[in-house]
Amino acid sequence: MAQERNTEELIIEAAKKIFVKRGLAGARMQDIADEAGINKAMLHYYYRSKEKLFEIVFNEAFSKVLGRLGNILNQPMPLEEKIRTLVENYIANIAETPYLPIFVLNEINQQPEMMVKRVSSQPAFPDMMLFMKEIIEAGKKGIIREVSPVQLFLNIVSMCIFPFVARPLIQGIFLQDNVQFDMLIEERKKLVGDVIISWLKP
Amino acid sequence: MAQERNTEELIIEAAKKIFVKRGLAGARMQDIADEAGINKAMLHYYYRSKEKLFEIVFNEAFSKVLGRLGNILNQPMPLEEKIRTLVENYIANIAETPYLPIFVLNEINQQPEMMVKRVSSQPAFPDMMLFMKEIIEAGKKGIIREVSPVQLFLNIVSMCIFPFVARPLIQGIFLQDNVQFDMLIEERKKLVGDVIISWLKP
DNA sequence: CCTTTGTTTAACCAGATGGTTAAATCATGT
DNA sequence: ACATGATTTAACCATCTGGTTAAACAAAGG
Repeated sequence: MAQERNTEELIIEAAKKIFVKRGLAGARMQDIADEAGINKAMLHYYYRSKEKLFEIVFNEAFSKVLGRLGNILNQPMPLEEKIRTLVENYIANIAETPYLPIFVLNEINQQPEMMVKRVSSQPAFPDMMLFMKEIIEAGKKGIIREVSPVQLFLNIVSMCIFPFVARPLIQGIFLQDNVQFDMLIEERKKLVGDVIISWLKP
Repeated sequence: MAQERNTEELIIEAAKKIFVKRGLAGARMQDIADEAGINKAMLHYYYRSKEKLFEIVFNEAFSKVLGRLGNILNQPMPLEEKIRTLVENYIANIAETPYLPIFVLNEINQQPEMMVKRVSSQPAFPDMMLFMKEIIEAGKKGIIREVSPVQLFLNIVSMCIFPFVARPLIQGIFLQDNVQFDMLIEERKKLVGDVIISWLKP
Protein backbone atom coordinates (compact mmCIF):
# COMPACT_ATOMS: atom_id res chain seq x y z
CA MET A 1 0.00 0.00 0.00
CA ALA A 2 1.21 3.49 -0.83
CA GLN A 3 -1.29 5.30 1.35
CA GLU A 4 0.09 6.79 4.52
CA ARG A 5 -3.30 6.42 6.20
CA ASN A 6 -6.66 5.09 5.15
CA THR A 7 -7.52 6.82 1.89
CA GLU A 8 -11.25 6.29 2.23
CA GLU A 9 -11.27 8.15 5.52
CA LEU A 10 -9.09 10.86 4.04
CA ILE A 11 -11.63 11.42 1.27
CA ILE A 12 -14.58 11.52 3.64
CA GLU A 13 -12.79 14.01 5.84
CA ALA A 14 -12.07 16.27 2.88
CA ALA A 15 -15.58 15.86 1.50
CA LYS A 16 -17.03 16.85 4.85
CA LYS A 17 -15.01 20.03 4.88
CA ILE A 18 -15.91 21.09 1.34
CA PHE A 19 -19.57 20.03 1.34
CA VAL A 20 -20.29 21.67 4.68
CA LYS A 21 -18.57 24.86 3.58
CA ARG A 22 -20.04 25.17 0.07
CA GLY A 23 -23.14 22.98 0.05
CA LEU A 24 -23.95 20.26 -2.49
CA ALA A 25 -24.40 22.64 -5.42
CA GLY A 26 -21.38 24.79 -4.58
CA ALA A 27 -18.91 21.98 -3.84
CA ARG A 28 -16.48 20.92 -6.60
CA MET A 29 -15.06 17.42 -6.85
CA GLN A 30 -11.70 18.93 -7.72
CA ASP A 31 -11.71 20.93 -4.49
CA ILE A 32 -12.43 17.80 -2.48
CA ALA A 33 -9.59 15.99 -4.25
CA ASP A 34 -7.22 18.89 -3.59
CA GLU A 35 -8.27 19.04 0.04
CA ALA A 36 -7.52 15.34 0.39
CA GLY A 37 -4.26 15.71 -1.54
CA ILE A 38 -5.22 13.07 -4.07
CA ASN A 39 -6.27 12.67 -7.68
CA LYS A 40 -9.81 13.49 -8.69
CA ALA A 41 -10.31 10.03 -10.18
CA MET A 42 -9.83 8.43 -6.77
CA LEU A 43 -13.02 10.01 -5.53
CA HIS A 44 -14.92 8.07 -8.15
CA TYR A 45 -12.90 4.93 -7.49
CA TYR A 46 -13.93 4.85 -3.81
CA TYR A 47 -17.32 6.55 -4.03
CA ARG A 48 -19.00 6.28 -7.38
CA SER A 49 -20.48 9.74 -7.71
CA LYS A 50 -20.75 13.16 -6.15
CA GLU A 51 -24.21 12.27 -4.89
CA LYS A 52 -23.02 9.06 -3.20
CA LEU A 53 -20.23 10.94 -1.47
CA PHE A 54 -22.59 13.69 -0.46
CA GLU A 55 -25.09 11.29 1.00
CA ILE A 56 -22.49 9.81 3.33
CA VAL A 57 -21.41 13.24 4.50
CA PHE A 58 -24.96 14.47 4.90
CA ASN A 59 -26.12 11.41 6.83
CA GLU A 60 -23.37 11.86 9.37
CA ALA A 61 -24.08 15.58 9.69
CA PHE A 62 -27.78 14.95 10.06
CA SER A 63 -27.23 12.44 12.84
CA LYS A 64 -24.85 14.76 14.61
CA VAL A 65 -27.30 17.66 14.61
CA LEU A 66 -30.43 15.76 15.53
CA GLY A 67 -29.07 12.65 17.20
CA ARG A 68 -27.44 14.22 20.21
CA LEU A 69 -30.84 15.12 21.59
CA GLY A 70 -31.60 11.50 22.44
CA ASN A 71 -28.71 10.98 24.84
CA ILE A 72 -30.12 13.27 27.49
CA LEU A 73 -33.80 12.83 26.76
CA ASN A 74 -34.20 9.30 28.04
CA GLN A 75 -32.30 9.60 31.29
CA PRO A 76 -34.41 9.49 34.47
CA MET A 77 -34.33 12.97 36.00
CA PRO A 78 -36.67 15.61 37.37
CA LEU A 79 -38.21 17.44 34.43
CA GLU A 80 -36.67 20.83 35.15
CA GLU A 81 -33.21 19.36 35.57
CA LYS A 82 -33.69 17.34 32.41
CA ILE A 83 -34.56 20.40 30.34
CA ARG A 84 -31.66 22.41 31.75
CA THR A 85 -29.24 19.55 31.08
CA LEU A 86 -30.64 19.07 27.60
CA VAL A 87 -30.15 22.72 26.68
CA GLU A 88 -26.68 22.89 28.15
CA ASN A 89 -25.45 19.73 26.44
CA TYR A 90 -27.13 20.48 23.16
CA ILE A 91 -25.62 23.94 22.85
CA ALA A 92 -22.22 22.55 23.79
CA ASN A 93 -22.59 19.84 21.15
CA ILE A 94 -23.55 22.24 18.40
CA ALA A 95 -20.72 24.58 19.37
CA GLU A 96 -18.25 21.81 18.52
CA THR A 97 -19.43 21.81 14.89
CA PRO A 98 -21.10 25.19 14.50
CA TYR A 99 -21.41 25.06 10.71
CA LEU A 100 -23.32 21.78 10.57
CA PRO A 101 -26.79 23.17 11.34
CA ILE A 102 -26.97 25.68 8.48
CA PHE A 103 -25.56 23.04 6.13
CA VAL A 104 -28.14 20.44 7.15
CA LEU A 105 -31.05 22.87 7.17
CA ASN A 106 -30.20 24.28 3.78
CA GLU A 107 -29.81 20.89 2.12
CA ILE A 108 -33.04 19.68 3.70
CA ASN A 109 -34.81 22.67 2.22
CA GLN A 110 -33.29 21.91 -1.17
CA GLN A 111 -34.56 18.34 -1.16
CA PRO A 112 -37.27 17.93 1.47
CA GLU A 113 -38.33 14.47 0.25
CA MET A 114 -34.83 13.03 0.69
CA MET A 115 -35.11 13.46 4.39
CA VAL A 116 -38.57 12.26 5.28
CA LYS A 117 -37.61 8.60 5.67
CA ARG A 118 -34.30 9.47 7.31
CA VAL A 119 -36.08 11.09 10.24
CA SER A 120 -38.02 8.18 11.69
CA SER A 121 -35.04 5.84 11.36
CA GLN A 122 -33.04 8.24 13.52
CA PRO A 123 -32.01 6.67 16.85
CA ALA A 124 -33.06 9.79 18.77
CA PHE A 125 -36.59 9.61 17.39
CA PRO A 126 -38.18 7.32 20.00
CA ASP A 127 -36.61 9.28 22.85
CA MET A 128 -38.13 12.48 21.52
CA MET A 129 -41.57 10.93 21.43
CA LEU A 130 -41.20 9.66 25.00
CA PHE A 131 -40.09 13.10 26.13
CA MET A 132 -43.17 14.64 24.59
CA LYS A 133 -45.40 12.19 26.43
CA GLU A 134 -43.64 13.12 29.64
CA ILE A 135 -44.46 16.78 28.97
CA ILE A 136 -48.16 16.05 28.50
CA GLU A 137 -48.34 14.00 31.69
CA ALA A 138 -46.44 16.60 33.71
CA GLY A 139 -48.91 19.18 32.44
CA LYS A 140 -51.90 17.09 33.54
CA LYS A 141 -50.36 16.51 36.97
CA GLY A 142 -49.83 20.23 37.38
CA ILE A 143 -46.07 19.96 37.68
CA ILE A 144 -45.78 22.37 34.76
CA ARG A 145 -48.17 24.50 32.79
CA GLU A 146 -50.08 22.61 30.12
CA VAL A 147 -48.32 23.35 26.83
CA SER A 148 -48.10 21.80 23.41
CA PRO A 149 -45.08 19.48 23.53
CA VAL A 150 -44.33 20.22 19.90
CA GLN A 151 -44.19 23.94 20.61
CA LEU A 152 -42.01 23.36 23.65
CA PHE A 153 -39.64 21.27 21.61
CA LEU A 154 -39.56 23.88 18.88
CA ASN A 155 -38.82 26.65 21.36
CA ILE A 156 -35.90 24.75 22.85
CA VAL A 157 -34.35 23.76 19.54
CA SER A 158 -34.94 27.20 18.04
CA MET A 159 -33.09 29.03 20.78
CA CYS A 160 -30.27 26.47 20.83
CA ILE A 161 -29.60 26.26 17.10
CA PHE A 162 -30.59 29.60 15.61
CA PRO A 163 -27.66 31.62 16.99
CA PHE A 164 -25.26 29.39 15.08
CA VAL A 165 -27.29 29.62 11.90
CA ALA A 166 -27.40 33.41 12.11
CA ARG A 167 -23.86 33.81 13.40
CA PRO A 168 -22.54 36.19 10.70
CA LEU A 169 -25.62 38.37 11.14
CA ILE A 170 -25.28 38.48 14.91
CA GLN A 171 -21.60 39.28 14.72
CA GLY A 172 -22.29 41.94 12.11
CA ILE A 173 -25.01 43.66 14.10
CA PHE A 174 -24.06 43.32 17.75
CA LEU A 175 -20.54 42.06 18.19
CA GLN A 176 -17.16 42.33 16.67
CA ASP A 177 -14.99 39.31 17.35
CA ASN A 178 -15.33 35.57 17.81
CA VAL A 179 -14.48 35.76 21.51
CA GLN A 180 -17.58 37.80 22.22
CA PHE A 181 -19.68 35.37 20.22
CA ASP A 182 -18.32 32.47 22.26
CA MET A 183 -19.22 34.34 25.45
CA LEU A 184 -22.73 34.93 24.13
CA ILE A 185 -23.12 31.22 23.48
CA GLU A 186 -21.69 30.31 26.86
CA GLU A 187 -24.21 32.61 28.53
CA ARG A 188 -27.05 30.99 26.59
CA LYS A 189 -26.36 27.57 28.09
CA LYS A 190 -28.03 28.76 31.28
CA LEU A 191 -30.23 31.53 29.84
CA VAL A 192 -32.23 29.39 27.42
CA GLY A 193 -32.99 27.04 30.30
CA ASP A 194 -34.25 30.02 32.32
CA VAL A 195 -36.54 31.14 29.52
CA ILE A 196 -38.11 27.72 29.08
CA ILE A 197 -38.50 26.98 32.78
CA SER A 198 -40.07 30.35 33.60
CA TRP A 199 -42.56 29.76 30.80
CA LEU A 200 -43.40 26.28 32.10
CA LYS A 201 -43.96 27.38 35.72
CA PRO A 202 -47.65 26.70 36.43
CA MET B 1 -41.57 48.04 -28.05
CA ALA B 2 -42.33 44.34 -28.29
CA GLN B 3 -42.59 43.72 -24.56
CA GLU B 4 -46.05 43.03 -23.22
CA ARG B 5 -45.08 44.30 -19.79
CA ASN B 6 -41.90 45.65 -18.27
CA THR B 7 -39.21 43.11 -19.09
CA GLU B 8 -36.86 44.25 -16.34
CA GLU B 9 -39.47 43.51 -13.72
CA LEU B 10 -40.24 40.20 -15.37
CA ILE B 11 -36.61 39.17 -15.08
CA ILE B 12 -36.31 40.22 -11.44
CA GLU B 13 -39.45 38.29 -10.58
CA ALA B 14 -38.10 35.16 -12.25
CA ALA B 15 -34.67 35.60 -10.70
CA LYS B 16 -36.22 35.90 -7.26
CA LYS B 17 -38.06 32.64 -7.73
CA ILE B 18 -35.03 30.68 -8.94
CA PHE B 19 -32.39 32.17 -6.64
CA VAL B 20 -34.54 31.75 -3.54
CA LYS B 21 -35.33 28.17 -4.47
CA ARG B 22 -31.85 27.00 -5.50
CA GLY B 23 -29.42 29.48 -3.96
CA LEU B 24 -26.68 31.37 -5.77
CA ALA B 25 -24.58 28.31 -6.56
CA GLY B 26 -27.52 26.12 -7.55
CA ALA B 27 -29.35 28.64 -9.72
CA ARG B 28 -28.87 28.48 -13.53
CA MET B 29 -29.19 31.51 -15.76
CA GLN B 30 -31.05 29.33 -18.26
CA ASP B 31 -33.65 28.45 -15.65
CA ILE B 32 -34.19 32.12 -14.84
CA ALA B 33 -34.60 32.88 -18.54
CA ASP B 34 -37.07 30.02 -18.95
CA GLU B 35 -39.01 31.13 -15.88
CA ALA B 36 -39.27 34.63 -17.36
CA GLY B 37 -40.13 33.20 -20.78
CA ILE B 38 -37.31 35.07 -22.50
CA ASN B 39 -33.95 34.49 -24.13
CA LYS B 40 -30.91 33.91 -21.94
CA ALA B 41 -29.05 36.77 -23.57
CA MET B 42 -31.61 39.25 -22.29
CA LEU B 43 -30.56 38.58 -18.74
CA HIS B 44 -27.12 39.88 -19.61
CA TYR B 45 -28.55 42.74 -21.60
CA TYR B 46 -30.49 44.10 -18.63
CA TYR B 47 -28.25 42.92 -15.78
CA ARG B 48 -24.67 42.38 -16.73
CA SER B 49 -23.87 39.23 -14.80
CA LYS B 50 -25.27 36.52 -12.57
CA GLU B 51 -23.71 38.23 -9.57
CA LYS B 52 -25.32 41.61 -10.36
CA LEU B 53 -28.70 39.97 -10.71
CA PHE B 54 -28.18 38.01 -7.55
CA GLU B 55 -27.22 41.08 -5.57
CA ILE B 56 -30.48 42.82 -6.45
CA VAL B 57 -32.52 39.79 -5.44
CA PHE B 58 -30.53 39.24 -2.27
CA ASN B 59 -30.74 42.87 -1.17
CA GLU B 60 -34.49 42.85 -1.43
CA ALA B 61 -34.74 39.55 0.42
CA PHE B 62 -32.40 40.76 3.12
CA SER B 63 -34.44 43.90 3.68
CA LYS B 64 -37.65 41.93 3.79
CA VAL B 65 -36.36 39.54 6.44
CA LEU B 66 -34.62 42.06 8.67
CA GLY B 67 -36.33 45.32 7.79
CA ARG B 68 -39.83 44.53 8.96
CA LEU B 69 -38.60 44.57 12.53
CA GLY B 70 -38.21 48.35 12.51
CA ASN B 71 -41.84 49.18 11.76
CA ILE B 72 -43.10 48.02 15.12
CA LEU B 73 -40.01 48.70 17.17
CA ASN B 74 -40.16 52.49 17.17
CA GLN B 75 -43.82 52.93 17.94
CA PRO B 76 -44.65 54.29 21.39
CA MET B 77 -46.30 51.48 23.36
CA PRO B 78 -46.05 49.76 26.70
CA LEU B 79 -43.13 47.34 26.54
CA GLU B 80 -45.18 44.17 26.93
CA GLU B 81 -47.63 45.20 24.25
CA LYS B 82 -44.76 46.20 22.01
CA ILE B 83 -43.10 42.80 22.28
CA ARG B 84 -46.37 40.96 21.69
CA THR B 85 -47.14 43.10 18.66
CA LEU B 86 -43.62 42.68 17.36
CA VAL B 87 -43.78 38.90 17.55
CA GLU B 88 -47.22 38.71 16.02
CA ASN B 89 -46.41 40.99 13.10
CA TYR B 90 -42.99 39.50 12.49
CA ILE B 91 -44.27 35.95 12.29
CA ALA B 92 -47.09 37.09 10.00
CA ASN B 93 -44.58 38.87 7.78
CA ILE B 94 -42.25 35.89 7.50
CA ALA B 95 -45.18 33.60 6.80
CA GLU B 96 -45.89 35.59 3.63
CA THR B 97 -42.47 34.65 2.22
CA PRO B 98 -41.50 31.59 4.23
CA TYR B 99 -38.55 30.57 2.05
CA LEU B 100 -36.71 33.88 2.33
CA PRO B 101 -35.09 33.26 5.74
CA ILE B 102 -33.25 30.06 4.84
CA PHE B 103 -32.15 31.64 1.57
CA VAL B 104 -30.79 34.75 3.26
CA LEU B 105 -29.16 32.86 6.11
CA ASN B 106 -27.48 30.37 3.83
CA GLU B 107 -26.08 32.99 1.47
CA ILE B 108 -24.86 35.07 4.41
CA ASN B 109 -23.00 32.04 5.69
CA GLN B 110 -21.49 31.50 2.24
CA GLN B 111 -20.14 35.04 2.07
CA PRO B 112 -20.14 36.61 5.53
CA GLU B 113 -18.06 39.64 4.44
CA MET B 114 -20.56 40.65 1.77
CA MET B 115 -23.10 41.40 4.44
CA VAL B 116 -21.21 43.28 7.10
CA LYS B 117 -21.68 46.72 5.52
CA ARG B 118 -25.23 45.95 4.42
CA VAL B 119 -26.34 45.57 8.02
CA SER B 120 -25.65 49.01 9.42
CA SER B 121 -27.12 50.70 6.35
CA GLN B 122 -30.36 48.85 6.98
CA PRO B 123 -33.25 51.20 7.83
CA ALA B 124 -34.34 49.01 10.74
CA PHE B 125 -30.91 49.21 12.35
CA PRO B 126 -31.40 52.41 14.41
CA ASP B 127 -34.77 51.23 15.67
CA MET B 128 -33.21 48.01 16.90
CA MET B 129 -30.61 49.92 18.85
CA LEU B 130 -33.24 52.16 20.43
CA PHE B 131 -35.29 49.13 21.39
CA MET B 132 -32.28 47.62 23.11
CA LYS B 133 -31.76 50.80 25.12
CA GLU B 134 -35.40 50.67 26.12
CA ILE B 135 -34.86 47.14 27.43
CA ILE B 136 -31.91 48.19 29.58
CA GLU B 137 -33.80 51.10 31.06
CA ALA B 138 -36.89 49.03 31.74
CA GLY B 139 -34.64 46.58 33.53
CA LYS B 140 -33.13 49.27 35.72
CA LYS B 141 -36.56 50.66 36.57
CA GLY B 142 -37.72 47.21 37.61
CA ILE B 143 -40.47 47.05 34.99
CA ILE B 144 -38.91 43.85 33.72
CA ARG B 145 -36.16 41.55 34.88
CA GLU B 146 -32.67 42.76 33.98
CA VAL B 147 -31.61 40.82 30.92
CA SER B 148 -29.09 41.21 28.13
CA PRO B 149 -30.92 43.02 25.33
CA VAL B 150 -28.91 41.09 22.75
CA GLN B 151 -30.02 37.79 24.25
CA LEU B 152 -33.62 38.98 24.39
CA PHE B 153 -33.48 39.99 20.77
CA LEU B 154 -31.93 36.68 19.83
CA ASN B 155 -34.59 34.73 21.69
CA ILE B 156 -37.39 36.58 19.93
CA VAL B 157 -35.92 36.28 16.45
CA SER B 158 -34.91 32.65 17.01
CA MET B 159 -38.39 31.54 17.95
CA CYS B 160 -40.00 33.57 15.16
CA ILE B 161 -37.75 32.53 12.29
CA PHE B 162 -36.46 29.06 13.11
CA PRO B 163 -39.72 27.19 12.49
CA PHE B 164 -39.68 28.36 8.88
CA VAL B 165 -36.04 27.45 8.44
CA ALA B 166 -36.63 23.97 9.82
CA ARG B 167 -40.03 23.50 8.19
CA PRO B 168 -39.30 20.26 6.28
CA LEU B 169 -37.83 18.76 9.45
CA ILE B 170 -40.79 19.76 11.60
CA GLN B 171 -43.27 18.44 9.08
CA GLY B 172 -41.27 15.23 8.76
CA ILE B 173 -41.10 14.60 12.50
CA PHE B 174 -44.32 15.92 13.96
CA LEU B 175 -46.86 16.75 11.31
CA GLN B 176 -48.09 15.57 7.99
CA ASP B 177 -49.67 18.32 5.95
CA ASN B 178 -49.27 22.03 5.33
CA VAL B 179 -52.51 22.89 7.09
CA GLN B 180 -51.19 21.60 10.39
CA PHE B 181 -48.01 23.56 9.90
CA ASP B 182 -49.98 26.73 9.31
CA MET B 183 -51.92 26.08 12.51
CA LEU B 184 -48.67 25.58 14.39
CA ILE B 185 -47.43 28.94 13.12
CA GLU B 186 -50.72 30.63 13.92
CA GLU B 187 -50.52 29.36 17.48
CA ARG B 188 -46.97 30.66 17.82
CA LYS B 189 -48.04 34.25 17.21
CA LYS B 190 -49.36 34.34 20.77
CA LEU B 191 -47.22 31.59 22.29
CA VAL B 192 -43.82 33.13 21.57
CA GLY B 193 -45.04 36.35 23.20
CA ASP B 194 -46.06 34.33 26.27
CA VAL B 195 -42.64 32.72 26.52
CA ILE B 196 -40.78 36.01 26.30
CA ILE B 197 -43.09 37.90 28.67
CA SER B 198 -43.07 35.21 31.34
CA TRP B 199 -39.28 35.23 31.21
CA LEU B 200 -39.15 39.02 31.56
CA LYS B 201 -41.52 39.17 34.56
CA PRO B 202 -39.43 40.54 37.41
C1' DC C 1 -39.41 56.45 -46.39
C1' DC C 2 -35.32 56.40 -43.76
C1' DT C 3 -32.48 56.90 -39.86
C1' DT C 4 -31.76 56.17 -35.11
C1' DT C 5 -32.31 54.06 -30.91
C1' DG C 6 -33.69 50.53 -27.99
C1' DT C 7 -35.05 45.50 -27.73
C1' DT C 8 -34.89 40.56 -28.92
C1' DT C 9 -33.12 36.44 -30.97
C1' DA C 10 -30.11 32.57 -32.51
C1' DA C 11 -25.73 30.96 -32.81
C1' DC C 12 -21.58 30.64 -30.79
C1' DC C 13 -17.45 30.36 -27.34
C1' DA C 14 -14.16 29.30 -23.67
C1' DG C 15 -13.73 27.39 -19.50
C1' DA C 16 -15.50 24.53 -15.87
C1' DT C 17 -17.36 20.21 -14.22
C1' DG C 18 -18.61 15.41 -13.24
C1' DG C 19 -17.17 11.35 -14.83
C1' DT C 20 -14.35 7.61 -17.59
C1' DT C 21 -10.43 4.86 -19.20
C1' DA C 22 -6.31 2.54 -19.83
C1' DA C 23 -2.07 2.10 -18.26
C1' DA C 24 1.22 2.27 -14.33
C1' DT C 25 2.42 1.23 -9.56
C1' DC C 26 2.28 -1.20 -5.35
C1' DA C 27 1.61 -4.95 -1.89
C1' DT C 28 1.21 -9.62 -1.06
C1' DG C 29 0.90 -14.53 -1.29
C1' DT C 30 3.13 -18.39 -3.74
C1' DA D 1 10.80 -13.81 -9.12
C1' DC D 2 6.16 -13.79 -10.54
C1' DA D 3 1.27 -13.69 -10.76
C1' DT D 4 -2.65 -11.39 -8.81
C1' DG D 5 -5.55 -8.06 -7.12
C1' DA D 6 -5.98 -3.53 -5.22
C1' DT D 7 -4.60 1.32 -5.67
C1' DT D 8 -3.10 5.49 -8.10
C1' DT D 9 -2.19 8.47 -11.96
C1' DA D 10 -2.58 11.26 -16.24
C1' DA D 11 -5.05 12.05 -20.13
C1' DC D 12 -9.35 12.39 -21.95
C1' DC D 13 -14.57 13.21 -22.84
C1' DA D 14 -19.31 14.96 -23.07
C1' DT D 15 -21.99 18.16 -21.21
C1' DC D 16 -23.12 22.25 -18.83
C1' DT D 17 -22.58 27.06 -17.81
C1' DG D 18 -21.97 31.99 -17.81
C1' DG D 19 -21.21 35.10 -21.12
C1' DT D 20 -20.62 37.30 -26.01
C1' DT D 21 -21.73 38.71 -30.74
C1' DA D 22 -23.78 39.99 -34.78
C1' DA D 23 -27.71 40.34 -36.96
C1' DA D 24 -32.88 40.91 -36.97
C1' DC D 25 -36.75 43.53 -35.41
C1' DA D 26 -39.57 47.23 -33.57
C1' DA D 27 -40.76 52.07 -32.51
C1' DA D 28 -40.44 56.88 -32.98
C1' DG D 29 -38.84 61.18 -35.04
C1' DG D 30 -37.59 63.60 -39.01
